Parts: sequence; C-alpha cells; structure tokens
Amino acid sequence: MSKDAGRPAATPTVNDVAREAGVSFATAARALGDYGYVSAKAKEKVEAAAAALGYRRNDVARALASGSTRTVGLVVGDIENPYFAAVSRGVADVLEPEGYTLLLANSDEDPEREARAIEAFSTRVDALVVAPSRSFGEGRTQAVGKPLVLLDRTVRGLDVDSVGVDNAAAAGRAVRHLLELGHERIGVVSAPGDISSTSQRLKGFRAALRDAGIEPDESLIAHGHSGNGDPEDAAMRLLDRPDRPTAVFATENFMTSGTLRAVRRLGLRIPDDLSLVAFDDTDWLPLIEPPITVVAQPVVELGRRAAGLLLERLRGATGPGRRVRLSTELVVRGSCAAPRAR
Amino acid sequence: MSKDAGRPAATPTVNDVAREAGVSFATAARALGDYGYVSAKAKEKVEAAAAALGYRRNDVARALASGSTRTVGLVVGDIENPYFAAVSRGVADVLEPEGYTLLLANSDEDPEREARAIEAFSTRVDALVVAPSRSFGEGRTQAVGKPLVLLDRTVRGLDVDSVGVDNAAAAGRAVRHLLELGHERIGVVSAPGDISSTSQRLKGFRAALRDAGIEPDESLIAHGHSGNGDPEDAAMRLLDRPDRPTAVFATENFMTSGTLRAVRRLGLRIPDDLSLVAFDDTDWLPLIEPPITVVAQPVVELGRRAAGLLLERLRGATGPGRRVRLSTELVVRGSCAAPRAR
DNA sequence: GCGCGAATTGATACCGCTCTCACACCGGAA
DNA sequence: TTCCGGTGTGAGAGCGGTATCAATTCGCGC
Repeated sequence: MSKDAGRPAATPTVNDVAREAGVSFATAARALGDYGYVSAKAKEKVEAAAAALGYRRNDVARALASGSTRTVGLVVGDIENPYFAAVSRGVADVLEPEGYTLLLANSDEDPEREARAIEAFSTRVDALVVAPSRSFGEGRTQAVGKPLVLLDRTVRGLDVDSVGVDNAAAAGRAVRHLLELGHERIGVVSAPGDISSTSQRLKGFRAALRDAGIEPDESLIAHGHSGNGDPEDAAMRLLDRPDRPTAVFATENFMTSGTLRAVRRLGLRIPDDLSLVAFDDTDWLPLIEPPITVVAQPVVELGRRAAGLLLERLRGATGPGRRVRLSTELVVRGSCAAPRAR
Repeated sequence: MSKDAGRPAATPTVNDVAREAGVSFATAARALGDYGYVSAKAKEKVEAAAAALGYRRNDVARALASGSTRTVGLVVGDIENPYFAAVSRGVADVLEPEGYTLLLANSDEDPEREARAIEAFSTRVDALVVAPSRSFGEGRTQAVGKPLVLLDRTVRGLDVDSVGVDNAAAAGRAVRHLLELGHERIGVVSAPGDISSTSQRLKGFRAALRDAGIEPDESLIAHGHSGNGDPEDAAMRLLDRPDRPTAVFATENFMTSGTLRAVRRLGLRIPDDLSLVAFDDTDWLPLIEPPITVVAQPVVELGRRAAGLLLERLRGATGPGRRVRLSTELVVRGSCAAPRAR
C-alpha cells in the first residue's frame, strides 16, 4: 500500500488531495474550501498535498454545488465602441477585487443576438449588466431572475437598477452651446432612435431648440446604424445639400466619426463651414484639427457604479430599482464657432 | 393527485419537466438534451412541459457532467485598445455560431492580473486565447492543459498555436517607407520592449536602418507604458530636443495617440516638421489632419484565425503548435514627406 | 405465430464540490 | 464525576445535468 503507482494523470480532485494528505474527503474539502472547522495541522497537511499534486479547484463543480458562479455577465452593444470598452473596464475594476469574473458578450445591437447572449448567461452568471436594445422585453429579465443593472439605456415599465446620465439634459447643453453661438439651423447625425438613450438625446435636442424659440426641423435629423459606412452616409445625406445646417450634433461615437468622414469627403472646414458638437469623448477627438467639442460622460465611473449596484444586490439588498444618474461635462474645444453669414 | 399545489417556485429542473410531462427523468433528459433515443411523441410532451414550466438548461450542471463548458476565454492586454477590441470581435464571430460563449478578461498588461485571469479561467473554459505578457511562463499554460492560442505575441520555448503578423517585416516596411523619402534620423515611440511583438518591431526597425547603411541610434528609441499620459511623455522626450528626429515610427495605438498629443503640444507640423508612420490602423487615424500613414494588421481576421485554430484543437486535432502569420499592409496616407533641409 | 434486432424507456452511477449531520473528543462548570 | 458547549472529523446527501446499461416494447420477415 505504500507504493501506489498510477496516480490520476488528469487534474486532481479533492479526493486525490485527501488521500495524499491522509485525511478524509470532508476534511480536505473544508481545508481547500476554507469553511467549517479544520485544525491547523490538518489544513497544513492538506495544503501541502494540494501543492504537491497541483490541485486547482473546479469552479464549475463549485458553482453547481454552491449555487453561485462568482461571475457577472456584461452584454454590450458593440465592444468596439470606446464607450462600452471603457464601461467594461469600470465594471471589471470593481468586480475583480471582489473575486468576481467578468463575462462579456456582444449583442451587435441586434435584439436576437442580445436574447441569445442573455439566455446563454442566464445559468452561468450571478448577475447581469445589460445595455438593452430596442426590443429588450420584460420577459427576458423576469426569466433570468437575477440581479440586473441596465446600462446607458432604460426600458419602460421595468423596475430595475440602472446607470447612466441625463441624456436629454446633456444633449440640451450641447445644443445650447451651438445656439449661444448663433446657430439656428442645427442638424443631428443620430444613432437609431429606438434606443432609449438616443431618443432622450433627440428629445433634449428638440427641447433646447424650442426653448430658444426655434421649431425643430425633423428633416435635419439623419439616422445611421453603427455598422460600417452607415453613419457616414447618414451624415452625407444631411450635409451634401445646398441648405445644409450650419452646425451638427452627433449623438454617439460612431456618428461622430461618420460625420467627420463626410465632412472630409465634402471638403468642409470645421468650424468655418460647419460647427460640430459630439456626444461622448474619446482619446482621439482632441487630436482632430480642430479638436472636437464634446459632451463627455464619466464612462469608467458608470461601469464602476453599475458594478457597485450589482454587488449590493448580490449581497442581498432588496427594494425598488434605483436610478443612478451621473453628470456630464461639456468640454469646449475648437469645433464650434459662430455661423458664417450666408 | 390531480390538484398538486406548490409547484417549485425556483427555476425548474429536468425532474420537474419529467413529472409534468409524465415521463421518466431519463427520457426528459434525453429529449431536452437532444441525445439518445426518444420517440417523437415523448419528445413533444416533454417540450410542451418544458415550455409550460419555463425550463432552461443549467449550463453549469451540464458542464460538470459533460466535462465541456462550451466556453472560450480571451485574455487581452487592454480592452480599450482598438486592436484587442477588434480581435475579440473576430474571435466571437467564429465561436458564437459554433455554440461557444466568449469570456473576456483584462490583464492590463500586468503579469499578476494575467495569472489570476488564466487561473480563474482554467476550470471554466474549454480553451484559451491569450495575448501573453512579458513574464508569461510555461508553468501557466502547462497547468492549464487546455487548447491555447497565443495572440499577437509569442513565448520562447513554448510550442503552442499562435496567431499574429510578421512584426519585424511589417515594421521594416514602415521604416523603409521613411528611408525612401530620405529620412535618416528616425525615432521610435515604443511600447515596453519586453513584449515580444514590440521587440520584433524594434528589431525590424533596426534591421531596416542597417540595410540602408545607417547605424541605429538607441537614444532615438523612447519607451512608454500604455497608461495615461505615459506615451505622451515618452514622445516628448524624443521630440522636445534640438536634434530631434525628422521622422517617427510609433509601434502601437497608444504610442501613436501619445505621439500626436506631443506633436500638438510642441506645435510641430506633420509632415513638414515631422513624418509619422504608425503601427496599427484605427477608425480615426484617417481623420487626423493630415491623415496618418500606417502599417495595418488584419485585426478581425487575426481573431477569426485564432478561433479557428482553437476550434480544430477542440475537435481533437493534435500535433505541434502552428504559427499563423497574416500579412500586413502599408497604408500610405498623408503623414510622411521628405525631410526638410535643416 | 415466433424470433430477433432496433427502438424506447427507466434506473442509476457519476462529475467535483458544498453543506448538513452525527459522532468523538476535550476542558471547564456544576 | 457528570453535563455541556465548542472543536475537529467523517459520512453522505444533494446540485442538475450526462451517459451507460438493462429491461421492455415494437416491427417485420419467415
């Protein structure tokens, strides 16, 4: 019995460790899992055996037995959007020190892929952060039955935690900046309007105009999808016409770069021929000539707060959904000027 | 018995479905799991019951029992780097249709966080894609014992699949572009040299100079970390001196934007005062004035290929590690010109 | 009508871990 | 000495699936 050849070649289990350490399975499990009563001596033996065998805990089994995966899922619209990339960093920053792992899924702003992602997550995560698409229904979330935080967007009639900014107010601030410079014909290059954050921004845009006594001209609102080229086309529709607006508000990262591409293609000069305010700041917007004026969201902080809310729920907090609304900042750079006399 | 109150409130299991459908557990499991023999009638009953109860398969349990998680882990250096964002999209594009879920972890280019991420993944994924940090050791991967694909970088002495580009050749091409324009004092703003892809790019840089009969001047190579501000400082060190180079090669996204910030701060004009070639293309580099000339990697395709290799291994392919080297493209835009006479 | 392989079904042994129990032991209070 | 609460340990029952195997039923050729 002293010479037992043929140790299990595969990854060792608690059982193997127990045998090696000369204790019962239960004791080994306690030592390894760090719960219950274990004498210092036993713990030491077990740990030595574990090290010798190269034991590593099987998280899948642990999750099944304990009912907790120590994992959080994040469903974003598009990871290539710097907004989401930054948010995901914020989420991970808070979650990782707590021992949680972040799972990420791209919905590509496609409700069907979103549904699949949530479905796939439903049994393998403890909680979810979702940037909900247009058709994000209650059905989905109820089915999940786990802590959920909505990111950036909200869903009518859904009483869950959410994190974002006051999109209408932020957009209004951007537009007011243009109005104050004297612009009256202001166009918008917008993401699809069925996303709640976008529709709020449009609402803020219209409200700001009305407050200034200007009736919003819906024909000056061009919509593009975030796919390749589409935002540029939308911007072209808006700018390649004789009565083009003197200023443009771009509602989101991809719309901003699309607008800039169109501007370049048309040979327009900013801010002489066209003023531009963008929603969302990025690394590179200050590097454009002239640097672009933006309404900046505290992106990383948004992620942190989302993770914070989740953590509270995971720790048992109950109660109605909370709305965290962080404030935005108008960063004035060089892309806006008074409109030229026609 | 016809009236059974108190159905399980929690998410139903196969057992609940079986009871509801009036079949045995085994049959329900087969119908739900889509394996073995099940009569059409039984399957129908089970599916109806599952729908009625709102059954959803528990992936954790399935993973434990089957030994496969249908999940792949991706460890990137920094998700905010467009390079990694694009690669992750490529990986997901290939994996998702195959029924795999993508897990993502940020290492922040920190060996310790990388180790933790891999550790956390080791038991919950079927395979890994890793952009290895400097100190990525064999120990780590052997311990994992699962299909592994190295991304962008390689590790000496590690015989595993890897995907990337010929960094030395690509860098050489960029530098030659500058040489052909007549530059002789060429500087580099570089990421840390202990990352293999970066060191290869530096190697290519030096080789190209030597081929042109120029002895590389190490003092013209400035290193920055990808953290905030650091790349800009590195670029400042290089550019804010009387004998500054007439051209700069930026080895990576963050180095490129850092260089541009420094250029702007110093009031230099591109390409009059300084020519610039960057490694890696992004959405916005064409929008800079002048648009930046780059060596572009097929980023999404790199991710796809990595996923492809993984899939083959997951299907049982064996054999020595394969190296996939995709080709890069020099995209000449407007940021390079002949050096001005001093 | 009988025989035999294929189709179908049920029972049950795991997967590797968590967690509840029962039991043994120990020292101090009664 | 007896009783008792706190420690330490081992047994064993799940968690919710997958997979194997034996038992039963079905269909069809002869």
